[in-house]
Amino acid sequence: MTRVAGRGGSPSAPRSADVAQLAGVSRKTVSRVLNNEPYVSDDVRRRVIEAAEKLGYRLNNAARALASGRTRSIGVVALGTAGYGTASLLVAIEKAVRDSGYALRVVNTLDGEPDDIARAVDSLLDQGVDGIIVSEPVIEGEVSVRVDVPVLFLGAPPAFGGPRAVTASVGADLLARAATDHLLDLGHQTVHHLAGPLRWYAARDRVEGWRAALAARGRHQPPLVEGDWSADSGYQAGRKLAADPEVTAVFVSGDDMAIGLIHALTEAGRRVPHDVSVIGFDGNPVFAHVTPPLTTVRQPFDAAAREGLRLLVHAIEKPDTHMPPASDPPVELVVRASTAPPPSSPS
Amino acid sequence: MTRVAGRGGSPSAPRSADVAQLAGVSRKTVSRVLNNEPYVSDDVRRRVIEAAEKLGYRLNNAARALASGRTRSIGVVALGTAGYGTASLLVAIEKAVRDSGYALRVVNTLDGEPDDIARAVDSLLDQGVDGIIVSEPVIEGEVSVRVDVPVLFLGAPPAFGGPRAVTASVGADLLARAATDHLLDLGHQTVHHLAGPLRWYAARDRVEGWRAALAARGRHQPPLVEGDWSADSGYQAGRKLAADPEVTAVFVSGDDMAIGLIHALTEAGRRVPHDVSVIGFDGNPVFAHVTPPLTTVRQPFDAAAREGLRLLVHAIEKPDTHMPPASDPPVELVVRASTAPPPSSPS
DNA sequence: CTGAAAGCGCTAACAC
DNA sequence: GTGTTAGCGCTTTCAG
Repeated sequence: MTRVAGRGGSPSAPRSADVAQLAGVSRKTVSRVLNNEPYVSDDVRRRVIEAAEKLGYRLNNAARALASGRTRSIGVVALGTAGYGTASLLVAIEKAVRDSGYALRVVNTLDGEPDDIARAVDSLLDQGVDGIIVSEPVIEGEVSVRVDVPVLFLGAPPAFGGPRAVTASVGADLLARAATDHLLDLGHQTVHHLAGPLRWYAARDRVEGWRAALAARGRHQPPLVEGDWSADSGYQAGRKLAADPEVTAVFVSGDDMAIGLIHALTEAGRRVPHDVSVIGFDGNPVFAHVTPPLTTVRQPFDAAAREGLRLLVHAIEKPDTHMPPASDPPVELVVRASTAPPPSSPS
Repeated sequence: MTRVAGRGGSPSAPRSADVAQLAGVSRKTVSRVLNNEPYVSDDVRRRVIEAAEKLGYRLNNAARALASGRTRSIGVVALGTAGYGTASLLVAIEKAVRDSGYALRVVNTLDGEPDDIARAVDSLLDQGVDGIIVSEPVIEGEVSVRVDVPVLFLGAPPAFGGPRAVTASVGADLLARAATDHLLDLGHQTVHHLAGPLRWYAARDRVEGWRAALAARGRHQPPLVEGDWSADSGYQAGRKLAADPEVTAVFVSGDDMAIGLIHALTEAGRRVPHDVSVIGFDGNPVFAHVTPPLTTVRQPFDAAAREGLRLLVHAIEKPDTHMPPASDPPVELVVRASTAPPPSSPS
């Protein structure tokens, strides 16, 4: 009862022994109740919970982690850019992690380079996490860290990553295909593509989807243009594309780039969508209010995060059992006014 | 040497005793070296570091936290919306936290309501953090959690929060004032304001700045309009404002809302900036590429986060010493093309 | 400058 | 159903 401050922590924070004493049980029983373990009588359970509440007891996570070998936390390596896509994905991940009963630790990388990712993973490992999510992996190089916890690669192929790696699709290829098909359905002979940096899996997946859509109808595949996700890079690309009269439809790998592209096109006298149709990628709602309102495909951030987390948690908690692979997330096309039939079309 | 797997963790992860043995020193000395404590000879230091590297030794954070009473981590309560502003702030916070040598734990709230914040703070406390950052506090209600670690309120007045609360300004009032002054300097008789939800401190601070700018020149203060940060709400507000011929200049409390507002204005036949000038708030670079390119003020996310963290870390590490309050972050006006002199002005 | 002993608060294994 | 015992791997205190 007359306990003075612990060596480091706040003065006289109650310990499980205090709860045990007040409830008239052993410490282990307190532990059982607080961990929702079976084989505790309802009466005892109630008493323990009441005692804990009365004391304002809070389980000490460090002690728990030390004793159990599990931190109950998951680390995410995110991209330190505040774009709508990456930010939405992080929000979705946070929710999925929290819903799974884990705590979330975040480390950002500047540009997702393998070295950066390795550093981030390393720092997560230092902190002690039960699992890691790499939210935007890049394709080049190898992440050179020995990892002994499961790692979820969101949107990367299974080949990438070491042992205990799991992957979940964000459905980028399907989304890209739907976007391209939308343009083709409108009557365009072919569709140009402004991609993200090809070092990114996200960018590559979308290129794949675009290629697949074109190939499925036997259409010509124009050379692709590469941007860096920014609106500025979209603008630069747009200036080039505007000079080519063959261009009547462009699928752009991100809403921001699409806005930059439209800017350049308009500036060059090519009206959108009258002369050139443009479809974006992400689904940022603000672009319903620009001129012209941007047609786009909405990324299923929540579904992808939830599904990925299901896999990761499974890998953490039941490493030996098998888990069916994730189903593809839904495709959602948001048709607004930046796409239309081609100019010469008998619409 | 023949140690089998610890009870929980990965098989035979090296412990400090292993490093100590290899380096021929005591465990305490290993601890000293790894914590950069003084009073270790360079020779010993080198030997320990080499041994640690050779073994791939990683300090066990749970044990360290348990023994020291410090987790070396900081928790942030963020807003679970993927807007440019909140996302940028989170990125800035992550960097500042990492640079300070702490790990970052994130809990999002849906809308920043006091209850939500209380829940989030509680979960952070459960996890065990040395300090907490509430990144977007709302004004109503009281956060009803007993907190025994320092809390940083970004952009909230000192009055808010319990003991050990520190606050840092994001300079919202100054920014708002600069935005309003810009419009006034252009020759507008007065400036209307589309605010964010007034439950937010962020929204209120901007209102203050707007009022102050108007008052300083003895201008009429039109009634303010309240949005919810979304472009849609900006559009709704714009439909109302468009009907009022007195409106020639609007300061909008967020870029997205400004885009929605411009949309509505344009739709109603009021040209921007010819008939009505609009200035946003945030500094999202994508809006340099819309029509018209949006004039805005850039929020100093990095400076605010850095400054706030300096204060928080100080409160954590040297609770008894005084720390000078933060200086105001810089004001950066980004003049593009959505603002111009008023229609009747003899420009 | 370095080491020995003690203990942080919890959970795992096993006994009852 | 419940209690006992023994650590998890580190830092702290204090002695040299």
